[in-house]
Amino acid sequence: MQTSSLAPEGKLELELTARGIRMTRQRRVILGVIESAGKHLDAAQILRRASRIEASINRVTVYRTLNLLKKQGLVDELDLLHVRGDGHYYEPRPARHHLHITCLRCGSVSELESALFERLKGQVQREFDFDITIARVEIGGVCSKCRK
Amino acid sequence: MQTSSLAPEGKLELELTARGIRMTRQRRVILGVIESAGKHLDAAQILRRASRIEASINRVTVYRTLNLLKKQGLVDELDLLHVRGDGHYYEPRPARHHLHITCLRCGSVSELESALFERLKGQVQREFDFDITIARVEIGGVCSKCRK
DNA sequence: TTAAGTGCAAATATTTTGCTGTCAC
DNA sequence: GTGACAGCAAAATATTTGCACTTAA
Repeated sequence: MQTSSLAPEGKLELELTARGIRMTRQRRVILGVIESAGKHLDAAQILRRASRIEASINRVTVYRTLNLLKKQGLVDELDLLHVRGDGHYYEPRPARHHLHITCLRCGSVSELESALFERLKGQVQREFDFDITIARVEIGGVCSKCRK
Repeated sequence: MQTSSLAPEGKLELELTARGIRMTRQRRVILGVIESAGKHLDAAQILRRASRIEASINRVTVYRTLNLLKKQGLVDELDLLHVRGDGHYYEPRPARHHLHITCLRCGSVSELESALFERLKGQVQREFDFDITIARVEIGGVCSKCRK
């Protein structure tokens, strides 16, 4: 079977629809941009990419959609140690929390899932009797390429 | 020996002076506020407290001092998952990296030093051949008090 | 003395809100 | 048909910059 080339429904769209949330042309475009981005985008970048597909899309709609997705727990908001500016970066919420490792020289971002981190979260839950919903790990430094 | 009640030199002031950085009346006040705060303050809170001591202190000077301290690696900038607004919070850089655990209901912040986290950083250094300079862990959820 | 720092006003960057008209269901 | 959503303009929030005056060393 082949995937349709027009508006293939992504996970985000399916999730929102399943939760009875209305799907609009604009939302579909924004969701598609977030899901198909190979990297973390900020609001301005999401707007720029969405605009190419649907010229009329407004900045405000991007922010409102991001807020909706955050509230639904479908995307996570990152700062990436503010390598570029004071804005936020977004990614679809992954199955497992992972670390973000940002090179402060070249801005490249690596990700890491780690059993140690799972144990660390367990420690927090136990020691503070704390119910974790978000976990953000942002590590900054210099990558091997930039050290050469 | 008793500590002088006027302008006791804190660690930050000593560090800056040792590095040949000029010490002004305003800086001394701001450094004092940051060091003696029992909790993480944002720029506006630092300004408010500093103003009480030295009424003429300007918002801009607070930002400029924070930038100086960041550049010198003497304070760390946190987001605390943006429990209140989109600003940043500051703390003197501690000897060891620690975790920040923020209750998304009541906004209380706990801290944790953990051997597991030290191991996790080691893993990152090794697996990515990465030279870590900053490590920020921000965990959000609901504390035990708020769950009751 | 003089380079660095400060205050003030204004600019910039990021995100939100009010309102009116439109569209998904 | 109607309540949720979009666009536009304007406001709110957070931070930085240009410039003239002041001060630490």
